[in-house]
Amino acid sequence: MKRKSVTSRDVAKLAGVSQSAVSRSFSADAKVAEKTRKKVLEAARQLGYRPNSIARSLITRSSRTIAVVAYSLENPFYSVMLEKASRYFQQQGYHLQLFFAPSDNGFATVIDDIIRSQVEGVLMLAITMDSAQAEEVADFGIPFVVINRTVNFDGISQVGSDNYSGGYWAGHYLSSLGHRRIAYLAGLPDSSTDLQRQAGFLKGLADVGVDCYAMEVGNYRYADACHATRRLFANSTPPDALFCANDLMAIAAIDTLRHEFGLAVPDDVSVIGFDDIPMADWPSHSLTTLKQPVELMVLKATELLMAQINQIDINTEHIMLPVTPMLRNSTRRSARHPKENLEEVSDAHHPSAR
Amino acid sequence: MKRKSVTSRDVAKLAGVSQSAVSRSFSADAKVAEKTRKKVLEAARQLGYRPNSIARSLITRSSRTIAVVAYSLENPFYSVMLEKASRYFQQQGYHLQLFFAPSDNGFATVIDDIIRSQVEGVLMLAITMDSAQAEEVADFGIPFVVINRTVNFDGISQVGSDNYSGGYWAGHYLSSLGHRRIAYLAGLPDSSTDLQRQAGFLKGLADVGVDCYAMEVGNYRYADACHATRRLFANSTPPDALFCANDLMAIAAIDTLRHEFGLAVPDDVSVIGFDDIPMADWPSHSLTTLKQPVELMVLKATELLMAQINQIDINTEHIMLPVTPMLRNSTRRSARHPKENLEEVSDAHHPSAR
DNA sequence: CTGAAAGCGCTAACAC
DNA sequence: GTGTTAGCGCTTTCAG
Repeated sequence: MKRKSVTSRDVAKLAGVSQSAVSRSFSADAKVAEKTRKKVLEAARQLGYRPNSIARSLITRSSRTIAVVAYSLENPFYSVMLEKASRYFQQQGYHLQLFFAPSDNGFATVIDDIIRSQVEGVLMLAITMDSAQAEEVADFGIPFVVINRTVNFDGISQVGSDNYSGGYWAGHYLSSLGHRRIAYLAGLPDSSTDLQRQAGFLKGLADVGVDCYAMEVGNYRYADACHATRRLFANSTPPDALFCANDLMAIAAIDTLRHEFGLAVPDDVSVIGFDDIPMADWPSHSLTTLKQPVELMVLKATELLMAQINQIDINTEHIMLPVTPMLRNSTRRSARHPKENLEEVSDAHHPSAR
Repeated sequence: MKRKSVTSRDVAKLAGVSQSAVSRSFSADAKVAEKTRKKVLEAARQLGYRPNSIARSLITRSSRTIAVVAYSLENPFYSVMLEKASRYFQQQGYHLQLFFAPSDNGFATVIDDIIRSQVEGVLMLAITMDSAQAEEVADFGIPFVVINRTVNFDGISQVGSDNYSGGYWAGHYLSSLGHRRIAYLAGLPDSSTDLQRQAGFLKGLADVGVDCYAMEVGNYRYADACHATRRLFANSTPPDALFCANDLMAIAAIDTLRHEFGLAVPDDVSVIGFDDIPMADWPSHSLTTLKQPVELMVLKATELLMAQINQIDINTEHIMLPVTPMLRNSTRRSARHPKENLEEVSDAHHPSAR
């Protein structure tokens, strides 16, 4: 049965105190006699009273809620991120509202909704937005952090990793292995991550005088990557190496190569991914990849958001974290470099304009 | 810069109307002259006004928020579920609050928080709760649906699938393949799903006079399942078949068997999982498993919740959906049954007491 | 159709 | 310490 909601008034009456005494008893840092609080708590228990946090939010103007926006959880990279961020905020006494953005113009459709719901901050996971949208949000004055997507606007904080250098490393490394027909399996077209990884990759190749042999789009998705792989290898002289813009697609590519083309990885084709999702380390794929520091990314992003919310730091920041090559067994072993350098990839190769 | 929040009063002043006219202009079904509404909307636009949904919730006593509680997203089964449920509710104009339950007594620590936040309904994904907790919630009168976990209390709705029959099928099928050293890799101890799958499995074996050869616990997690597999197979006469309480563990087992023990699946060992997560169908594992109808489960659960919220149906329901064997290549091919029956598994074998 | 007025349940001054 | 008094920003009667 639906129990009528019991208010602080009811508790006050039962406990024989004022309504505000009840309110005080439920706030941690308030001057209440221990005796009063005890009385109140007992009355509250009897009535099954729970403070109404909506009323509380209205008056304190703080909802203690953060919006998290994602466009899909197909990629474990983001579900891991979501879980980590979630636990962090929960621990800080915040609640998380989850928004899924539709794939087409995802941002525009959710932003209005988000603003209405009076969240105190917004965390975007790989949501592409243009500078006009960014400006709108910044202008609204709501703390905002974008993870894993660059937006051309200084007014909002961003944390991502060094996609360009990661791409550069992949191109360079694959060619150093002796490969000459090196292909690229692209992610979401026009996403900043894909643009940067691709640019770095192409430069890494170009710097040693190699051209990109072929390119197809996999939209960062497993199924699309399988199709892209088929297109890439339906050729009398197919690629002998493949850089995929994320791990999920790299795994799709490996599966397709092995089970549809009968090609061996890494013997026939070397494959490199990006992200270092948990599966990349599973022995079935043992994927050489560029590790993004998820833990650190989430930490930085959440800290940035909290700082803005608490007005500690009103400035926006653009944080770029280093990526680390993880050498595993999806790439041919190198004769020339018996022991590979697993240091973080430097950003020495960056074009100044990015 | 933090813009001072603009209220309906401000808009009213600018538009030269009363504050209630503004309120009406923003509610879809209200009698306002089209002309007035136009004036108001224009003023609102100028000021960048967005209705404060907290104030609205306070007065309408409806937060239009649903709490979703999960304990981990490591298993894609649940991230898929979360995403589907999320999109469904979003489409109905509801917001989702996400709660992660700590692994130890997860339920107790979040329930108070949930109740305070005035959500209109709660959806629990595989959270174990005892009957006392269930009663507390039911007594509170908040619409509540538990997915994939049985609780011994009629007062709250549940949707799950036929774990017992699925287990039964696995036991029966493995023995029909000629296996005689059939082991069980258990999920979370004392979770209803594990109890039911295990009971069905044991019965399926017993009915053809076979004993369970060995059993270890994998807690439904990849890493734990790797360890469990090592224990299971560190034996001079290891199992020749394995039923795992979920797909994630089955994949872990296959990886460990192939890459650490040098055993072939299915030639040396047949493996069956449970859930049918997307990865199960990837060619790298091609896992024979019992498909839970995720889509339908989410649909039923969300509908149940909405019905309760809208008072259409105040009764609680316990829905058990059928599971479907998905024959793939992680099990030895059957000589006797060249064409396997892929129908839903019947529940003819159920013990009456469950 | 529109405005005035009365709260929703709570917190935060402010006196006592 | 404790009670009293104002609201938070909105929806919703209720007269006009």
